[in-house]
Amino acid sequence: MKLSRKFYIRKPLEVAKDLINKELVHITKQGLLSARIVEVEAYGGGKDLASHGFGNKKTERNKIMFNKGGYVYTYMIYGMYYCFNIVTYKKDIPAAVLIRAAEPIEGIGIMKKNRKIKIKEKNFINLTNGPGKLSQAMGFNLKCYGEDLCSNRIYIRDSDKIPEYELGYTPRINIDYAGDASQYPWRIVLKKSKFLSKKFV
DNA sequence: AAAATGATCAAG
DNA sequence: TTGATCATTTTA
Repeated sequence: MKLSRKFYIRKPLEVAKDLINKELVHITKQGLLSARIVEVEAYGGGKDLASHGFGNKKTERNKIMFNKGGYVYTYMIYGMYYCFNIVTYKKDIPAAVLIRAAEPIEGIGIMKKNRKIKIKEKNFINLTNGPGKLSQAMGFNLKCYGEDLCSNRIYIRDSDKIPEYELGYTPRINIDYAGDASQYPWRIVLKKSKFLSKKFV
């Protein structure tokens, strides 16, 4: 069943951990797409220099982060990819979880078509093993900005909670500019997954 | 190793 | 108004 508002109105790190192994669903024109989340990163908490909400500065891009939890935050990165985030925590406190990788479940044919490159048997993990790839496969873009995860176009299906020993914690990827925050262990992965953007060591 | 590529933001 | 930046991916 579908996760409710209550799930999202918690601190980003808690939501992030609980998102592992849940099923992200996108109902598109082409059909239903879904994938099991295996890698996430938490952002937020005032002191987090890596967060788009650092210093509580609200801008055109990040304003959705100031909503209560349970909304979609998408943005363009490097001119050609989108990152898909889930807003968490209370109103007026910017926080979000970046979904970095997932294992395709439903709509795999459509996902392959959505990706710009050829996905063969050999590089199948390449379909969704990174934030830009995942967004491309799942059809996430700026049109999804602000979408309510408690409605029915984009949502998350509950699943059994994964035992703590299955989870791995590492620093977040590509935020070297963030000083101390670049070392926070706020990237969370399902260790055994083949679809991680970087293998857990 | 390095190019590709454009929305966003802060400075002016 | 503009120049620098960027929570990445691909190809080589």
